[in-house]
Amino acid sequence: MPNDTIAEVALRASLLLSYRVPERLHRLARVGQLVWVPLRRERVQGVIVAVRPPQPHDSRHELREVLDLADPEATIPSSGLQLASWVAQTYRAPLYDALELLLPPGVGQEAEAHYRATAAGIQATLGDLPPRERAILYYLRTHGTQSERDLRAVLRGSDSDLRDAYIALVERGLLTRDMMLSAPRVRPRTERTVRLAIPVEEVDTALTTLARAPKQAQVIHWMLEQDLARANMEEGFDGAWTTWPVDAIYTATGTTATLLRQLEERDLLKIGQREVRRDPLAGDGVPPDVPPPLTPAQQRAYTALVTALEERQAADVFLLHGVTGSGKTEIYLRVIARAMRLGRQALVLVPEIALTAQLVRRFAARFPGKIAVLHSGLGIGERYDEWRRLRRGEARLAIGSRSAVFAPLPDLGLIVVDEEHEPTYKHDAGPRYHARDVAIQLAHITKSVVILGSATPSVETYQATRTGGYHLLELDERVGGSLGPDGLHHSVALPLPPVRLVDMRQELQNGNRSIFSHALQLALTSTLERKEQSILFLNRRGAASFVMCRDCGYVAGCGSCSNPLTLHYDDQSPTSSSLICHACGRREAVPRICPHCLSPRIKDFGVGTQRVVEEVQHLFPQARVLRWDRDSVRGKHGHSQMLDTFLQGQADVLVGTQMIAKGLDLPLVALVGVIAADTGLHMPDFRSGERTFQLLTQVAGRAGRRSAGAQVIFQTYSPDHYALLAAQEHDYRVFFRQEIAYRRELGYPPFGRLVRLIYTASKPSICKREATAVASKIEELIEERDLSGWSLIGPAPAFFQRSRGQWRWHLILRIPMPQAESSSIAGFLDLLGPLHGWTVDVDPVQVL
DNA sequence: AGCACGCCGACT
DNA sequence: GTCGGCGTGCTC
Repeated sequence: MPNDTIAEVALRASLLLSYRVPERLHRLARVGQLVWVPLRRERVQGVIVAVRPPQPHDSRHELREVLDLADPEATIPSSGLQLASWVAQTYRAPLYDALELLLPPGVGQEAEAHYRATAAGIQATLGDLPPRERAILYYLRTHGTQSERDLRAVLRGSDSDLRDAYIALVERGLLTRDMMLSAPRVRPRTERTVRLAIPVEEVDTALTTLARAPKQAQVIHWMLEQDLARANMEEGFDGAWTTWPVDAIYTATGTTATLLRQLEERDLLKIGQREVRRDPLAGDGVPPDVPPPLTPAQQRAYTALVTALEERQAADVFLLHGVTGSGKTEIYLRVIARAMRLGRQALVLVPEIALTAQLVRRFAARFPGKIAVLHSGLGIGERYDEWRRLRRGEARLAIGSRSAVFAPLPDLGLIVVDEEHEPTYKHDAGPRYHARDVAIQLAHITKSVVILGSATPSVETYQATRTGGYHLLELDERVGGSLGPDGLHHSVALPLPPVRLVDMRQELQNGNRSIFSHALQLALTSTLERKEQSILFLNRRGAASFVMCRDCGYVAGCGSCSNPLTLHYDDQSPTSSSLICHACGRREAVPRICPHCLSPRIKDFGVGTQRVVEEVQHLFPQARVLRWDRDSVRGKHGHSQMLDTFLQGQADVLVGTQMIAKGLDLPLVALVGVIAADTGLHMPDFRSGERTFQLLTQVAGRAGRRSAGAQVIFQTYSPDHYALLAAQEHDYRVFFRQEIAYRRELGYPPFGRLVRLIYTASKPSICKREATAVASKIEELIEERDLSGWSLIGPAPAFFQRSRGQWRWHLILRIPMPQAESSSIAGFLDLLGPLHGWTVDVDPVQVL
């Protein structure tokens, strides 16, 4: 075996195994290639991470062979391999799981067990078998070979019971079990096409042969006419006939497939196939737009970014800190245009595409035909096509949610992370990566420029502009673009709207028990009178927060979660209502009497968006109210319909949850009211102050985006909290100074890194036992290795202690910054050994 | 002695 | 992740 090559292949579950590469695959089996390999009795996918000549120690055991390449398109470039290994190390995920993020959508496949009845099985007497085995055998007799997944869908019983039954049947010789591949989930979409196959000079002869076939002649005539028309318009005919999708011919000429086939037999037509793209933006028809002039502040930021882009010495990270409405998007657009002129591709990450449709449309308008959109809302086929357009370099701009950071961009030069502070950038399953941090790492690998954009940057990012080498670009003023009397665009600075804090304790003392303070009622009245729009913001869906018995204090809770149930009105029949668990979706009837003490004095407390709507309708019967939350948005286009309704002035008051806080450009809003500004402020999470400040600043920023005179009201029970006071002044720096002092004092990010370990089990006692055991092991290790400054919080039940019947306990490991490199964290966790049943979250975004 | 169950380590 | 080996502990 001197000619042999050995491939190191990364497989599921942290396996890194060596396989021989057979002769026929030598040329194709490169590093980064997705391959099929044998693993015990299975056939599984893996990624080649190294190719090397054989070494003496290989011969100690017989190496098995790489079976085949999976999709040859599924090759991860070297930059991708570097990125994947960084993700695997930083977030402590198996390498293969990180590599999978970089594969084309839909290629990851597993061979699945398939069962078939044997000849003996077909003849066997069903009555002799236990019921479950009887059902399985009967089904397979009547339906032939079935996959385990298909069987699971039609048969009753738990997976393990079914498994036992299959094994028993196979042992009895009544079934066979084979590992087979399910059909690949995606492939390029193709359409059938037709093209004339007649040389130009023979057209007349050809037509005469069709004298007795009028329908066929009609088709040929139609196609000829179209090409003639085209030739006239384009001044000259290049001799190539147009290739038509068959559908176009069917609709235009009313012909059929049979007729086209007859024409092909006469060699007058050529029927073919071509790949077509599934276009997620199809039907959105956006007119190309004209870039507005930049303000001096925008111009300064633009110049700094472009300079970095042109130098391309190393990665450069910029924080573009611009108040809401200061024109950050226009800067992105300009810098992207420049990157494209330099032959580079750009990547734009946005928090959530559904809520950012407006932004995507602006990009599509500026760069028609050059965009690829990537997010989880796309069909897998659409995603696959977009992926391929980027990989081939056809699309020059990728825009998408967090997973788009792994898109194939061979010419990457610029990355934009819009609203970089958004928690949605953190992935919450598999490798728990933070897309913003991955983007920065990707920039280091590809020497790209990164723009982190936000009106309310995360504390970590802002601190990095002071001590971490990020460049800070600031836009302190709103752009109020307006058309001057000379018909030209003028940029006028707009003031940020004044914010009033209303102390709700005071309101109660003054005898106002309404959910609206006096000030908010007045403001709503005058805004409605002026025919302007208002937004009322409340971070809770439903009607009321919970239902409680006034006599014994019983609170209706979810049977499988630790949440109280929330009261919801039924949207179809407003008089009826039910209780819903916001964690698991369980729905229950509203109790008439307390199930605990049988008192009838059981009623709802607190407010939700539905109650706010009800209240507005009660106080202002003439107002048109629109509710925008997860319950009122239906379907794929729900968000944009909602937005259009409001933008077209078909509603006066918009009541919504945080969905409406995020980056929407609502030009006519003159009043923003926050019903309860302190929701979430007192959560046991080190980011609760930051969250509250960000949310309030963003919500306040929805007001007065085109004209002065707008106002904002925060209703609160904590009017002295620094997060509220800073949001009131729209003053990020004031907030930052206080927040950073608190973080420094407690050693929280950015002064330390956190690793959160979560254990989930069906019983709290198991959680406690396991959490306590791991905690003492960690304490021992910290002491033993003399890791000064390392500390452990917990073991303790998580804030959301119980969810869907599962209990959760957690530990939080806090590591002081200079020592907190990913390698030392990984090293420490390795010492702990395998953490079975634990979820490890490095750099958690929230710890609830 | 015979068997169920759960833990542990290997998988190339 | 999944499988098989092996030890523990319970039952016949």
